[in-house]
Amino acid sequence: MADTSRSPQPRYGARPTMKDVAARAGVGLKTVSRVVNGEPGVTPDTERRVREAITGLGFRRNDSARVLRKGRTASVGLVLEDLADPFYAPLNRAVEEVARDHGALLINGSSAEDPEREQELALAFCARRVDGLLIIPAGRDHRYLEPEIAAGIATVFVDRPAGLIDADAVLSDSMGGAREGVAHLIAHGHRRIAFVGDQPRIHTASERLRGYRTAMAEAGLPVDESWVSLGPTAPEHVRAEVDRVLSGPEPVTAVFAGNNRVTVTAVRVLAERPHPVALVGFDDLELADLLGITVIAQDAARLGRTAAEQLFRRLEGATEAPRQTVLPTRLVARGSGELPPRPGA
Amino acid sequence: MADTSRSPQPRYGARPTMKDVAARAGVGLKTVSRVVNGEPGVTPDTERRVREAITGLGFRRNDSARVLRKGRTASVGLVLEDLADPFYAPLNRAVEEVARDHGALLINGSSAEDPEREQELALAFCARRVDGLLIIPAGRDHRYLEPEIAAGIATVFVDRPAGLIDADAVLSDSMGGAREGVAHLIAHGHRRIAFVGDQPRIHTASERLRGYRTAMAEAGLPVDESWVSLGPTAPEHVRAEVDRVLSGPEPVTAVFAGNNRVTVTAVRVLAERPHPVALVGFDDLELADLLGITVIAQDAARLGRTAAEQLFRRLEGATEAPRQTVLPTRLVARGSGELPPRPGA
DNA sequence: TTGAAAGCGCTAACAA
DNA sequence: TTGTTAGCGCTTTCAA
Repeated sequence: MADTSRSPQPRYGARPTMKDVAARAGVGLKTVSRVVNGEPGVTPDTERRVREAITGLGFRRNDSARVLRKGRTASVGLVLEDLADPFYAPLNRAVEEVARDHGALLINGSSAEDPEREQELALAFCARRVDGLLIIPAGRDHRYLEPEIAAGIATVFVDRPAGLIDADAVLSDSMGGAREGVAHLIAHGHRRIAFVGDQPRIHTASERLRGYRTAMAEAGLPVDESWVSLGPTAPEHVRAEVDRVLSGPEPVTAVFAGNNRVTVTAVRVLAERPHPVALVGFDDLELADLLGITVIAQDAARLGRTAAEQLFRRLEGATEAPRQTVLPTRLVARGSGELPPRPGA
Repeated sequence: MADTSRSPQPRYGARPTMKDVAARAGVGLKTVSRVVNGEPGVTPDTERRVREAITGLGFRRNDSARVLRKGRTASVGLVLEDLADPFYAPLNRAVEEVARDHGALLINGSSAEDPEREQELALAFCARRVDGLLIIPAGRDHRYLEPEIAAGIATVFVDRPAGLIDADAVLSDSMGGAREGVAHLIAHGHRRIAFVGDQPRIHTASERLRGYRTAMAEAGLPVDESWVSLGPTAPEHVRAEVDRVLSGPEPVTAVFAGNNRVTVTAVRVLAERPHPVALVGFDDLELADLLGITVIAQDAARLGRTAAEQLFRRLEGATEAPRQTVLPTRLVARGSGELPPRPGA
């Protein structure tokens, strides 16, 4: 059996440390640290010996230890609703890009619209001592974050504002966007318009409903409460609700869909109908241009980018009062929202 | 000024530690640790005092320190191509779910199909001492991971196999899926079929091309190399290539699109054409049913789930030789792939 | 230019 | 049942 005691080799499961590197290179621990971190004050010859030891041992700095000592983790946490949702995925990516530009890693997780899970994730990120936190909130009470924020974890809310605490937030203009979309339908002759949206405890859902009511009121149109549907966005539920508002003696002639999932199902249901029904959806969809779906588009990537930039501004020391940023939406007319009411309807 | 020295208060930026909690509760450090970690051997009364101190100080365990001591981080890293890609987003979510089931957090990042960035991310995750690594590789040489794997970081490749090292991999049947899709077009009368795919250094792209060639050969059909286009999937490029294969004296009558991004652009281009052109795309798309797009569907979520489960099996000690798992694809006929060649073409 | 010693906040091992 | 001590791997401080 070969004697390997003079120059330690990497063993399975046991990682070499700076101490091992120092021993192998015949230098002090601090010298290794200097080389690894590119600090000055090391002669080229010493540096070479250290680098050889690093390569020979397969050393990689343990950032856990570094974090413990330095206090900063160079990582940010993002809690969103669903990593797989086509609306949030670009937002996620935009946050990642900004984090990368600042040398930070991104930890993320899906709340699945469950306030408990949101809290669980956010606090787990805090326990990992992320430098900052971006949250698309599911819950309406964020006082659980007060100790974390007080302890210095920068926090920015995205897409929906914080509940019961004062914090930075970056939002889309849900109310204004919905109002514009509904006004667009009214301008094309509709008087009976349905609103099918997400659960009312979700801020964006209630804001969009408010936009709907505002547009109707501004046009002097009454709202029959049977036209309004707020609930889960599972396809079966949306399908039943769209069918419902299109039935009865006085069916609606147009539908305003409160988010991307509702729009997707609404398009499917309307495609099966014998007569065309006008539709405007909140959030854009891939291929919506080919299907001629009129939408109120939000820029999800910009939402994420803006929020992440605000986060890093805080991390760099910005101390103004919490601010709310509202980004505009954009009406994209593609046909479905310009259909007139069916004659006689 | 009030004297707060007797019971320390949380100060901005300075988090209380277990030591602070112990002092405030009048117990030893280890007792606090026991309470925080739910270990037995603490009287209810002591526990109550400790909990009060925890709440009073806003204490939260520092997992960085815990990680350093325990050696395990309860986190896994995922390197994928693009967090925002509709194909990878569900995969990401599926990995997250499995990680959650195992009490682990997920760190992720996008390589943007750049081998250097892939390596940078993977090694950054290793430096954070993730327990395991899931990689959708951009590069073709993964020897840089050898020291990490030797040091015990479990690694599973997803969607594409590892290059130059022996490692677990979970893949879709790219070759078989493409072969089935092209055979489907041939069965509907096509003899001149284009293949428009991603860059050939990407494993799935070359495998799909192999499937195309296999299907053509099996039908005894020649392949004109001008029908084959492998390159960037940026819309402008795909648009030009699709236009190209549809031009000239003997244009193709059908297009096989090598991935979701190519399909999206191909659908747009073909919609502008005066005559219908058959299309089968690799990867399913949202709303593809309404547009009648025939596809070879992969189950991205299953790909992610399977890979993550394999990863945790390794983390729990499974030591068999690296294994490659291939998941089947599924042809979904919706109309575009069943169009016959234009008469006379 | 280099290195020794202390300590970040926690858990493991052991003692009382 | 409870507490004390050592030490995880690194950076900071200070001395040589």
